[in-house]
Amino acid sequence: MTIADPRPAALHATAAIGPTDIGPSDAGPTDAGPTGAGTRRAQAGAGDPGAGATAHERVYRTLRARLLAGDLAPGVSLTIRGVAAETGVSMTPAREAVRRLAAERALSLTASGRILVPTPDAAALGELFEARALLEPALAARAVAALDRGGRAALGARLRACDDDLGRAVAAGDAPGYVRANTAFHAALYTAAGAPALLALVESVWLQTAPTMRCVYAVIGTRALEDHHAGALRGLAKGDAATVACAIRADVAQGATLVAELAEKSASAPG
Amino acid sequence: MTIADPRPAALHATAAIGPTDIGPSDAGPTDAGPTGAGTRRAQAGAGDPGAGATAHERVYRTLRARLLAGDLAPGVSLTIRGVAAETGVSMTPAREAVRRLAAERALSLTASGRILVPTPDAAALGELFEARALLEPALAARAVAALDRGGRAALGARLRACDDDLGRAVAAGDAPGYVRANTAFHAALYTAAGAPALLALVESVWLQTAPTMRCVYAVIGTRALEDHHAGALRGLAKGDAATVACAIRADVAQGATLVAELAEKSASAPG
DNA sequence: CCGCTGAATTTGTGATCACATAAGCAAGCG
DNA sequence: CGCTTGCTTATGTGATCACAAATTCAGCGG
Repeated sequence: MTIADPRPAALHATAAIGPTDIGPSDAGPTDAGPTGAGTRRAQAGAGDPGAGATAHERVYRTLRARLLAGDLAPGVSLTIRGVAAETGVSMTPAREAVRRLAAERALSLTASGRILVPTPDAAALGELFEARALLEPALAARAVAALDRGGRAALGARLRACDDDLGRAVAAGDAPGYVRANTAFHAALYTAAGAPALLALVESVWLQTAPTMRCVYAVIGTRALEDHHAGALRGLAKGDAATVACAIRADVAQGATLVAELAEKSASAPG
Repeated sequence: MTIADPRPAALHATAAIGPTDIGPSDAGPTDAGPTGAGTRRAQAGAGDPGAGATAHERVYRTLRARLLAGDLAPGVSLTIRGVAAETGVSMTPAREAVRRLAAERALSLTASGRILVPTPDAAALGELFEARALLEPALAARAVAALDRGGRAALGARLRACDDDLGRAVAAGDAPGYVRANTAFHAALYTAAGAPALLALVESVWLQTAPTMRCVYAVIGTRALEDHHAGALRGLAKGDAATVACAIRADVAQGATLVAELAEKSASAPG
């Protein structure tokens, strides 16, 4: 499978949202009120994580999570009615969620309005990784600077936990798990920076690269990689922002290399 | 007037979209078909710039342009029905446009869903300018690298034209004109880089800083500023990417300084 | 067997409506 | 006179519907 040839078959239309259960767990949310318009903020009480928000927010988060997890491969097409049906809402909130993702470039719209997961080419991926290489070290440095000794220790513990998950995922050849753990590591570090505007920028980039990264790790997967996370952890323990920033830069650069490798490979054997 | 005290009075509700005429120029587009639903992609033929798209796209562009021009001050509130009425569309596309801008952090939503132009604090502005300082030099360098001698000359001419507009605006004390010309200068330079993903990131940041910048220039306005644009032009002429990148970095840093100054001032004299 | 033309279906778009909640405001009470 | 309480209005949310354009596919001709 190459980057350009994802198409997980059988779901190119209405792109089954359901593999990993995300809905309100019980059978049909629609049966709560087929025509009873104002079921606003309903069906919240249950254990659904992040279900307390509006319908379009729930749909947005669902789609976003699936995108970040690499659950939706590049090139897959979605339909508004499809996501609406899968998430148990009407077309309006589904459309808003899709458009929002499109605004963040996490989904792309064809000229005729069809929705699909973008397939960034090598140039686009280069831009995206350059953005990551520029922004993420700054965020990492801010995190180190923002924390006192105790905060750094706590963060270090959390980061180590992510890194352990990551190691387990690599050992098990679990590509989605790898992506998830890696994302969690970076997210935890950058969230500690307390810089929401910068974080939003970075997350927007992640959203664009995630589907491709899933393919990358699905191929590279088990290969041993230099562990820049460990370097970042050491720098964090010492409170050395520059070291952490460098490690993160190297980590991003490594990701860029992997992607470039795979892009080259898929270019030589297209389709 | 401080950053925190914009409130252009009389338009805090339904925030009159109309000062600078943006609509379909003739009186009422709604009379084209009050209930005749499918007037899709209608009323395009006229001279309306960028009117060939869908309704929500038109609304989005309108709002975006007004935001970028600093036409909407921080803290101003908008309503979906208001923008719908002003742009002659129904609530649905107006809502989508608003939500899209909110997704880009160009508008913010209160907990209860009310829409307002965000009022970034000093910390947020710091983040935003750091992002600019990191991304824009890279984009500028890419532009220089992407162009051959002829391309650089053509771009230089275009940039000089923007810079002349900018000079005229400063001389006339025309703050909106200044913002517009400055934006045009940077946009022209970065567009030449041929890096749409990076450009989108930067534009997202501009959208967030623009309302504040308008206030900044309204206050600083006529003050003589070091002209980093000239430095960038010289570097461009020589094909020296590093020089251009440095000039842009200095330009952004200058903007950050102005904002910080004003933020400090408004902090000492709040409300 | 392949390419083309027509209809049928799918799909996005936008308008309208009902409803729940939040904001605004007035009158009454302490 | 200030605060609270109640109602009225404004506003966002989401469902449904009608329509147009694109896609798909079957049938036909070469």
